Amino acid sequence: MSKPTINDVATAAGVSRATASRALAGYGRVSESTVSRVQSAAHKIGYQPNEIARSMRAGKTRTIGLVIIANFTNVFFDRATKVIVDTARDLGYQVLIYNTNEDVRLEREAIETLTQKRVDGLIVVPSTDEGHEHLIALTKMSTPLVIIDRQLSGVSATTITTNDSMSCEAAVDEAVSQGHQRMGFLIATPTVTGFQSATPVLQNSAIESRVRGFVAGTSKYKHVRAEWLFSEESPEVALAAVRNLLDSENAPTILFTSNNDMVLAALKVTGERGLTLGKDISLVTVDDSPWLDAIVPGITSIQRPVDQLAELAVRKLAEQMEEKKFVVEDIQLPTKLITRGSIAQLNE
Amino acid sequence: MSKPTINDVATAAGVSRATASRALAGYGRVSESTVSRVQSAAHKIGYQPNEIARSMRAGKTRTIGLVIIANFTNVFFDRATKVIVDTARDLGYQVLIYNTNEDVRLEREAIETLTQKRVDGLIVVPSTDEGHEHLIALTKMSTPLVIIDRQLSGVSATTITTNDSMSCEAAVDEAVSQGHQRMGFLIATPTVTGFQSATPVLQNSAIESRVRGFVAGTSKYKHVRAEWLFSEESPEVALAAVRNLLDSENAPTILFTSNNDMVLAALKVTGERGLTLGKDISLVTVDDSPWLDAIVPGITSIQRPVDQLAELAVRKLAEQMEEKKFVVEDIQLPTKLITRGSIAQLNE
DNA sequence: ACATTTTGCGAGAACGCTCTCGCAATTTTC
DNA sequence: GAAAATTGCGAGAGCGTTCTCGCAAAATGT
Repeated sequence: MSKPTINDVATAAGVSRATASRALAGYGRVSESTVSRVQSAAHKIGYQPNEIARSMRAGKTRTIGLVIIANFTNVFFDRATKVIVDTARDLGYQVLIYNTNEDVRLEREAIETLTQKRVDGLIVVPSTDEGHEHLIALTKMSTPLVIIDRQLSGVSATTITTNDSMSCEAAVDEAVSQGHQRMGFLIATPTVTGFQSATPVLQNSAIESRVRGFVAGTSKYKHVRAEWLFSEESPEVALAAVRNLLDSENAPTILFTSNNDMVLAALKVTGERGLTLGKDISLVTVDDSPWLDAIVPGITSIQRPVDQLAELAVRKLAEQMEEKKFVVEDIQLPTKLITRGSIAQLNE
Repeated sequence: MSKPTINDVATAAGVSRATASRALAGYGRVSESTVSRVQSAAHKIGYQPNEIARSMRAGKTRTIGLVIIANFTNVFFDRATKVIVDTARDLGYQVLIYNTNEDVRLEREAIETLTQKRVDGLIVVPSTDEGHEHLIALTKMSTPLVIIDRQLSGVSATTITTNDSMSCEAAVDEAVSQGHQRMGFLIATPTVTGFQSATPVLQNSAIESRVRGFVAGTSKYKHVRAEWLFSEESPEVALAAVRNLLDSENAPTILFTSNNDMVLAALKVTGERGLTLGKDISLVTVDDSPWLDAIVPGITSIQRPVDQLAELAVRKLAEQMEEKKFVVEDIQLPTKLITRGSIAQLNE
């Protein structure tokens, strides 16, 4: 009735369990004739090795846990997930995925569940900047861990992030060179759904890095006036915020948005107002996405090396898992400003 | 050194392993005093139950396998993944994810690996229409299985798809009512990377359903001329195909695209040609996406109930896994035509 | 022909857990 | 106060592997 075990293979082949195991795995000493006898017996009865039992015995599961944020439209994480899964497969690992919606409680739950399922290692996109004892606990137990997308103070684990500030500053430079002086920055601040009440500012290092870049850019130019807008990641709130900004007197001539959700909000509102992109209003966003290139005019964006980041995360994790050596690294991958037609030329 | 086991808890609490187990799980007969003693001991030494051992013993893993296609921009599958993961979590299951890139070989590998990891059930997006013995084998072994997005002939498993033809036909009706007579249909046909050489037509039921709807629509009207274009899902090929189509004499006034990749290709080319969407050229696509609504004009699209489909898939699977009863169902969820501004009004 | 090495294979333990069973101690019953 | 029932707990088996160890048979050496 149930799945055949290696015992069934053994009796079918007329050998002991130990011999069957050897014959199939091809390690110790078995005669060629028994090997083929066992193999055909295994094939015949449809034997599928029980990986759970193997994991039990071996103390390893060849499974890694992925704790990530699969929110709405954020291509970055979806793409990262794909690449992580594929790279892991290539390296012989499977991926147990867990979705925290920027919710620390879910993150804690994820870590706990995955730990209990005895994953060999974890790739985590941490949700907020505080309360990461559970991650620290992981490192204490020397569980292989790679943190991606956001830096965490106090957690000594390999961290891979993208250097957003670099390109953000470059984007401001570009805008200035096109004659823009009034700039609006639409920054998404993830709402904390955990215990502490939502604190309004900069929840994670990714956003912080972008803001830092924008600030570095604008502060270089005396005549540039920057308008900051920190908005929850809910569509309605973002929309209202952008409407407000565009309706103010001396409204910005260019908008910088911090992620895909915000650029959608910005686009929606400029559309409502009948503004033509790249002429009446300019736009730059972070995180490249195929549709940014398909529409007219294309939207200038800051491209983060998702694939590279994701693959690197898995490889670094694999190193930790296999060699048991702990080099805590802090890797920052460069970003790139992809110029398309969404920045209007204001110089006469 | 290694993780504490229940034996460690037992000795720390001064009881036997059996009692410790009972105290923690709260089943048999244990005195209250020992329960609290064991609990505090467990907490003190940081005991984390080993789910592998539990799975081994129980013969269940509370893990489901997800075999899906995580290709480029197809929001549908990404969104489905998220909802599946979340729903599974709510029901107490974790998700092992495997990505086949429309590659039957990877699909086979996925099924095998996941079976060996003894997942309790599987949700599968099958890659092509032929060679699905591995899925049939699953049903033979009565492994809980839910197939989503595509129907498969010969596999008797619960299947959940969306009724695309319905809305596709409605979309054609809408186009006709706006005065369109020359229509172009851009159908993506996934390239088969497996053994058999790429056969040029309709690899799966999802696409087939869309084509059927379009055909049903166009054939109702004598004066409507339909131009069909079957293109590989590679960007370059798609682009070239669309260019060809638009450059032909009597080029279509409206394009219908079968998925996100194709609508991007269509947009790109109409952009190159300087055609204004909703005026010089019209466009309708399948699978709704936030950006379709954000740009000007919005792109009319056929919305498939992803969330509903994904959640239903998990629930149906859970039923199978828990009640061990096998009702083979064939569920088709309705789609919806979301009208935005991308269909030009040609009637004077 | 006998001593030694090699070969092939089986017995059995261990991984960490749960659960059945049995037994002593306690409590209840009449 | 003796019989019966109940309670609390430990011993041990088993889930499916792998791997060490030992032993007989075969092959090799002198």
